[in-house]
Amino acid sequence: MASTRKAVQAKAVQTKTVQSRAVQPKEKSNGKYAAILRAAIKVFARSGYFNSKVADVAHEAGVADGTVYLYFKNKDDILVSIFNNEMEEALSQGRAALAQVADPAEKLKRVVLAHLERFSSDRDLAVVFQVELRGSTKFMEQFSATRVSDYLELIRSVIEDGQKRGVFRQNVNSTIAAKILFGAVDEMVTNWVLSRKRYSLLSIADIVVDIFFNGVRAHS
Amino acid sequence: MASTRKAVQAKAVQTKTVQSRAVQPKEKSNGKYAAILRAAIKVFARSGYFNSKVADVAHEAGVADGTVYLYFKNKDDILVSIFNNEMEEALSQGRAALAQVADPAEKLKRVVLAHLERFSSDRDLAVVFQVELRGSTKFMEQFSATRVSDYLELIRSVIEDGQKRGVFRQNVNSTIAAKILFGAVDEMVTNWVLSRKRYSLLSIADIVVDIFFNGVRAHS
Amino acid sequence: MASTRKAVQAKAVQTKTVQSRAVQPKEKSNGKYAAILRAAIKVFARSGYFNSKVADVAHEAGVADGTVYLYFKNKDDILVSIFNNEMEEALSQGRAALAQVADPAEKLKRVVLAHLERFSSDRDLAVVFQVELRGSTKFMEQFSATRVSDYLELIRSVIEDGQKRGVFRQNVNSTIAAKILFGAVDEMVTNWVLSRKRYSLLSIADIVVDIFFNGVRAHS
Amino acid sequence: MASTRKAVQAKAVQTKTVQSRAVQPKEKSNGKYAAILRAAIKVFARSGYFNSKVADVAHEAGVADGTVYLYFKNKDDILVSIFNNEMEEALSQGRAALAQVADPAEKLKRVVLAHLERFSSDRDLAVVFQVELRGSTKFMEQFSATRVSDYLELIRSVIEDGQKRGVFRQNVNSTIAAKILFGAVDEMVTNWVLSRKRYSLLSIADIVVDIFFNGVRAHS
DNA sequence: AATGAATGAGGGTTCATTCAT
DNA sequence: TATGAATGAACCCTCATTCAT
Repeated sequence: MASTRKAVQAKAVQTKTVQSRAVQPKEKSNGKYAAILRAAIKVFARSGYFNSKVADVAHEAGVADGTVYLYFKNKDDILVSIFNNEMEEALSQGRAALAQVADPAEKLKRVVLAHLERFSSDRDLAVVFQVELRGSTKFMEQFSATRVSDYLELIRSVIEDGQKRGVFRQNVNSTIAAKILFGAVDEMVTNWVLSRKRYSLLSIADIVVDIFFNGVRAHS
Repeated sequence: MASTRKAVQAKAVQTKTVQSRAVQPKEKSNGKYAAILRAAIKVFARSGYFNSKVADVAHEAGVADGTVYLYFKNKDDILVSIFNNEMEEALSQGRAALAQVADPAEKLKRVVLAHLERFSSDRDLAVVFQVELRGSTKFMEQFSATRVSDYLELIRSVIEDGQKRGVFRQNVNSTIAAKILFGAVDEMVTNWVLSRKRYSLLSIADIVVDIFFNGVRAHS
Repeated sequence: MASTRKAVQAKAVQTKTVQSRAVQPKEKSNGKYAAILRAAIKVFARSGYFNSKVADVAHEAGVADGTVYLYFKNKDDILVSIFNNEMEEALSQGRAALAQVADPAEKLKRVVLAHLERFSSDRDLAVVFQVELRGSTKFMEQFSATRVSDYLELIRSVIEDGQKRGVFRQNVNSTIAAKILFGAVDEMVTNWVLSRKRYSLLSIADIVVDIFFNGVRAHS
Repeated sequence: MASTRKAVQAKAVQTKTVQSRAVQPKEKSNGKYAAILRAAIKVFARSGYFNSKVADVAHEAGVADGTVYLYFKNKDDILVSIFNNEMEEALSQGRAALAQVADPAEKLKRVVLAHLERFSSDRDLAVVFQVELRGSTKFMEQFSATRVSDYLELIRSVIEDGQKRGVFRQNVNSTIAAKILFGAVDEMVTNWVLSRKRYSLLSIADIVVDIFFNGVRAHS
């Protein structure tokens, strides 16, 4: 255990040295900030947010309990930071990805794929997003009102664009359609997270998009 | 001590069985068990499960703190009971409703409508289901593995039936399709719960079903 | 240790039974309220307020940690309560005592004597009053503005009365004179508390009063 | 570790000795030792000793947290140093002042005046002396046994001298008389510190001395 | 069955102190 | 000397649960 700690610390120190710590003493670029965030995702995923102790996170990150409070205001702030950081990255990556294609249908496909890929490659993160972040109206309202709205709007605007281009039906409410797609994808992730079976999350993307595009009704 | 607990549990079970709650689902008229359950939904919706004290629930129900433990094993058991009771009722009502119509499309429409109606008429219950019950992997896994599976299976079997009858496309995975519909409806409720605006949840049913059936793609 | 506790608890229970607990569930008459207060005086006197843990007080009182919070809002409230209760009693006893004599000089003598007697018979209380209650501007301002003012006013009014009767000089500011007497007596107690020697505090009363009345100047 | 500590202490002592603080008692111009001391008085007066953080003091002094420990053994040591330095200065100044007059009555007057002047010109210092330094038996006993004793003895010896010269009554205990005078003056300062009103502390000197000399009794 | 006073384990957070630079 | 990031021990208070009545 002691050796693990030393190793982690050594890594942190290296990072710190490289990054000219004085400039951003409490910023994300600092090794410990990221280390605590990663540790928190792991610990929260394992034990749940409310059952996790700050001490657990600190231990997992290889820092002292008090160090957590040099980088985060309080326990809540850790959870909020996980959300904000990931959403920020997801949104910017998502926007960049969308810029590469023109077809609205293809754009939606990429959004769905990126969404599933992100969580598929980090189950702990998925658990935190699908479960831990949902358990509090306080969090939910806050998130729902900001980043999630941005995400939904991103999808909605693609749909709207598709409607203008004649790719999508005019007579569907783009806002609700966006929620439906999000809800569908979200449920895929939740199911995947909670399932004992370890199936491929990515392989579901096509199916979801297919149904969202074409519906389930048979055409005579 | 352990024996005491067991005794209490046995008692609680008997009480529950005897009272046939389904008859008067929201009234405290059928005893303190129901009163505590209703109080808990109200209190949990207001303050969140983790922030609510058992004493708050007891006060809201008009009973002493200790009385809660005559009907429930512990605080968790209250939340679990809310879920189980509501799901049980929802499932049985749902099955009854489905028996009245034959058309799979119409059946799905009714399922969606019933889902939205249930929460639409009880915002507190919606908050508990969409938020409070989601915040714990422990709960989630438990629920996901039982009642939610039954619910998803209900939907899936209707879809499968529709496929056999040629109403729905053969080349869609009925399991995933069921999750998509559930995810979409679930997201509608969550959005409604978290939204400041008080729009009609029911009016969304048709739109959701339309997109699920026909997709968003324009047909040339 | 366990036996001590049991004994204390048994006593508390008896007291409780006698006093019809339902009437004043959290009032002073309750045995535990008084027990905690006594324990706090002892513990605070021994270790100092800031160095004392609530757990120490609870242990000394023979109750659980949490029980303290059934009777006091927080740790501060214990200290404030010690002060208020003692001052209240001191003031009412003092007023009663003063009513028995008419001569202002005799009245002042009795005030001084009562003051010294109170602390003389309870060294722990004296320590708390002379030391622990003084270490915080927050407390000091609060106390100074209320009970201590009452006490000073009590003395001042006696002096004023004495001036009207011609017993005391007209040309002294009664307010300042009152503070001087109080300051003198207060210093006696503080010295006594801090002194290693265990001399009689009461025997000082006459000397203080003598100097206050007659001054130290020699008369030719 | 212990040796490090000793080294630090030795260093601090040297610094103190070299800097001859008496010359510039309130300026930080003579080094960080004095700057930290001044800062501590300000911070302790504002927030109270126990509520003040070492970091606050360091910040106020314009030095890093760790620097404080180059000049003071620990937090307590800061408070003790404030007391010792001020008392040392007060005593030496007091003794010097007394040497200028011969009349014992005049001497006492000057002592009282000097006492009030010192605090009158530095409210923060007054707060620390009247409040912050009193909140701990540990401090109190220590102080009471040393510097305060010296101060009381200074007063007592003047009184005794006055008795020998026939200025003061023979039949008063000079030790107690000294405490009375000190207690009276001390109470004046405390009242002044805690009072919302900003009256002149100096103007009280004459009144106190008058009563101490002549008493309050009217002479027929 | 019902009560509610009592329990006591548990944890987020603070902050005096250290030490590598 | 000086720095300030890091440490980790310490503690107040909450609240789920119990149990004597």
